[in-house]
Amino acid sequence: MEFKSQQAIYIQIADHICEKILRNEYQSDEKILSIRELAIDVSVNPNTVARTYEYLEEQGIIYKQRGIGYFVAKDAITKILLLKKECFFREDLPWLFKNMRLLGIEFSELQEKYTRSTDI
Amino acid sequence: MEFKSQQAIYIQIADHICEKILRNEYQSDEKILSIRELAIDVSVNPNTVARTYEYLEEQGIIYKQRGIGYFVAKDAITKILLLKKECFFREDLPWLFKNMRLLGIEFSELQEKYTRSTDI
Amino acid sequence: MEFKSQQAIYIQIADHICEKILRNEYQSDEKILSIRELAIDVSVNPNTVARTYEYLEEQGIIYKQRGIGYFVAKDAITKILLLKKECFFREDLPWLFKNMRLLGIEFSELQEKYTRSTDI
Amino acid sequence: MEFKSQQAIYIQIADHICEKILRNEYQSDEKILSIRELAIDVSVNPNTVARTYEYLEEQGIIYKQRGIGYFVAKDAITKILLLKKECFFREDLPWLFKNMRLLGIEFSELQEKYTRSTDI
DNA sequence: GTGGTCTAGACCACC
DNA sequence: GTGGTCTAGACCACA
Repeated sequence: MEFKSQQAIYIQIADHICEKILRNEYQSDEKILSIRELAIDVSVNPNTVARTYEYLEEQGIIYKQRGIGYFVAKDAITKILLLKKECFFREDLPWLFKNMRLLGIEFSELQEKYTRSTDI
Repeated sequence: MEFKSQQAIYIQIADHICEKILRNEYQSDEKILSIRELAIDVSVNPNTVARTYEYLEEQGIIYKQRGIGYFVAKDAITKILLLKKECFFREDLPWLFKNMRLLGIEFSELQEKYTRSTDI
Repeated sequence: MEFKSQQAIYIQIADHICEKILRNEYQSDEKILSIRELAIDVSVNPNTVARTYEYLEEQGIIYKQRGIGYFVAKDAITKILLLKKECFFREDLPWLFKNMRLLGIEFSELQEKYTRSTDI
Repeated sequence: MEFKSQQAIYIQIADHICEKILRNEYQSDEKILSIRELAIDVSVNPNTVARTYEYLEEQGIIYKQRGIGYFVAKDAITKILLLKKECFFREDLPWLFKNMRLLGIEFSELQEKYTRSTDI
């Protein structure tokens, strides 16, 4: 796994897990990798993964069972969508539109790029 | 001037100056506020503004004259647009599209929000 | 470490590090002293070393890993040589030759001094 | 007149005057431009030229007559040569040689550049 | 532990 | 007046 330097690694790992959940690669109540396993998997310090799990747990996306591990919450997808959409419409979109106007980018240009982009 | 806590203040000041230039509130070769003046103006430490100016100078957006002050570079607008557009199309847009698909947001919804938004 | 008063300390520290790299005292991807360690080592304020590292990072000579430290870039030697040679041939040498002619110094005199000098 | 940003303008002006003297464009006891004239000539603040003249006077290269102006000292050429040569052999050459060895530049390369350079 | 940022205040060279 | 540099010390996020 490659990390951008501009964003905290623990956040990037969290996003990665959220995307997996959204793509149904994890089922509800499915056990996810242990902190140590994931740490080795993505080559970071276990503390960093612990931080990720703590962060996801705060948001109710995963839950832990002491001595066993971390599990995907039942309504994880709902919660992720709620959180991300809220942020998307409140922060990301206004910022996007402001930049478009400042940079003189037409909406039609956006549409063209969108239809052409197929990577998910 | 209000600052968000998530981003470095010196960057926010730099962005603010760039936006002013893009809006033609500064002419080419026009002298901008001195470090101390701007520091008082936005209520930060002069060192912080110095960091902003140093940062903008690196990018060729402003230049300095010894003992006189900082000035807007001739092709400042061009440079800002180049930098911001490059980042916009390389990073911001792909990220936007990826999120839209993950969150199940239709493009038509985007268009609606755009036409309704008028803040610049 | 002794500093000349005429040049910024953070630049002198940077030059010192570059020379170490050129002399192969540092390997590629080797971790260099932390900001605080080097600050104590050369008896300056940590901020000054931070400035040095930031300066070297801009030039691609070192890179950083969040929360871990700074490391020597893979092609650090190449980059240093490129930067220094470019400056040497573009600025230093013409200035040298101009001065020699102005001061009436023969090239043979230069050669004699060179062969006699052994300090590196 | 064009100025490099890296060196103080008053020093660059002083060097320029010294070179003129070395090229015999000024005679002994010849009056040089007044502070205001030269300031207009090279487009700088008169204070800066005043600083230049003060600097040259300290070194005995020019002298002033109150109310009349500044004049080239009798032994100006001798003094300039003395100062510059001393600096050249004590500071510039050792620094040059050190850099050559660090950068792996052969002396023969220097010789070639020298014979080819004809600009004075 | 690491680096990043900010403040406060100082001194300097330069214009 | 201008910017440049340095110190001291603080707080923060991150690994």
